[in-house]
Amino acid sequence: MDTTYPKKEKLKSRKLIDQLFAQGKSVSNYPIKLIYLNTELPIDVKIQAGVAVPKKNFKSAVKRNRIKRLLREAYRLNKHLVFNNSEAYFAFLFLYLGKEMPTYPEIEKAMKGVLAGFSKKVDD
RNA sequence: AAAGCAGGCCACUCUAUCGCUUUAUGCUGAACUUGUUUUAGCGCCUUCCGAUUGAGAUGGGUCCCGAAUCAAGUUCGGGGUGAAGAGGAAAGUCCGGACACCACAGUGCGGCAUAGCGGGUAACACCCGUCUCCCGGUGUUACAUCGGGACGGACCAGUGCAACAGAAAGAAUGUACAGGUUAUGCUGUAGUGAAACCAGGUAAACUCUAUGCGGUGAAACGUCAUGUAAAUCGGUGUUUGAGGGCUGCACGUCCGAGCCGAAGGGUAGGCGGUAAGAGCUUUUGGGUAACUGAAAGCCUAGAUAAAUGAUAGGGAGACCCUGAAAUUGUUUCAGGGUAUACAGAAUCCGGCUUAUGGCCUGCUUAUUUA
RNA sequence: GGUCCUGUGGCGCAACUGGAUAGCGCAUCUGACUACGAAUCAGAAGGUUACAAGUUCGAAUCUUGUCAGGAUCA
Repeated sequence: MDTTYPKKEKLKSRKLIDQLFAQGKSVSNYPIKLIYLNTELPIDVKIQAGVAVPKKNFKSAVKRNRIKRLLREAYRLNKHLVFNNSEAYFAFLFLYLGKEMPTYPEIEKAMKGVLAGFSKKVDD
């Protein structure tokens, strides 16, 4: 089972992110919201994913970093849920919408829910 | 033991599993030429002898896969293995520099900053020493000593300001009483007020003096790549000089055929700059000190929607609760709970300021126990 | 990463070459008017001038430092 999250699988293009916010669809499972878009990627990987935490909810850079790391960790350990069965190419962006500091079990539960919701929508 | 002041130090640690970023996987030769390469030296890793350091000995390793290429030991990508990976404030962006470009940086006005004296420094608004003044403690007649603080030049250059009160806050000399005088002028006291002890006070009022400052900032700058529209409309200009050279204005000087606006089209990526530096540690010379000369050793983050992490378990420390012992406070032991302060590099340094957990040292204060 | 601006009752604003009691409108509360409400009239409450320190006889105003909010730059 692939549990890596190398540089190539990170969403980095500013252009793609703008496009994602403009045209992307979303699945929500509080406190995580996933924005996704079926599109062409510059590098030959199936999914590029990024994470974001609004500065408005968390002023401290340390707390924002902590939440982003938790989100990345949860995605890394659970990405096999969507990686195998999808054939198209996707760009992902995970948003943290809560206003309280989360714990890892909360994040992992929400991440699994969000990924399951995504698989269901794509299959339909 | 507590409080206050001053100074210094540290920034939880270990194990297991999974993961992120950077970097290394070598250098110099000889032979052999299309094959499968062979071999020497140096370096690095590992093994052995040895109580340890050092010296020494011996064998092994210095990789694997794919692509480019005629082919490889070259280049690129992937894997494996090894190494390194946030701070004392990385923060605020308040000062000072390095560095880059603008004409190697011009003139005048304007503007800004600093402000006892001396020193340190690349430089500073920083640091050190010292004088003066202020505050506190101790002794005490003045004064001495200890600790702390100070945006600490100039109102006989000019202009302005001073509410209320007061006769008067200026080119003013009032009122009452006393003294004095032929009389006035004059002298003293009183009341108002922060100031009326006069050619006074006030410059964190304008200003003056001295000194310093060219501007813009890594989104600087260089380079490679991708892509469209060298198109359309309006205005203006080509020696009668538009516009620009990133300064608020003027001058001077240089470049000079385009420039401005409308609507619209495209890109928004890579590399360098950029990690060896006013660097760190130790020893030693100079200096009251800040600081600095010399020698030896060391290499110490480089991300870019932004790495340095996640989970589990133990240990140390802190706080809270319960119980036991001595018991005035309190201390010690055992068990349980909470689960780590402030905070995340973004071109790099020197400071300042602010946030914050703990430990140590010195001084002062009043109290308790022995 | 850089640069600039603003903080005054619940809200929107005054007072700014320092001068004593910080003012105005809306909103709030109480009373009057009305059968009741609105409007109107009368009255009241509400401020550490964002916070801290300094200069001064005296600070919302001047100086310095914090905190918060906002704007802007390829």
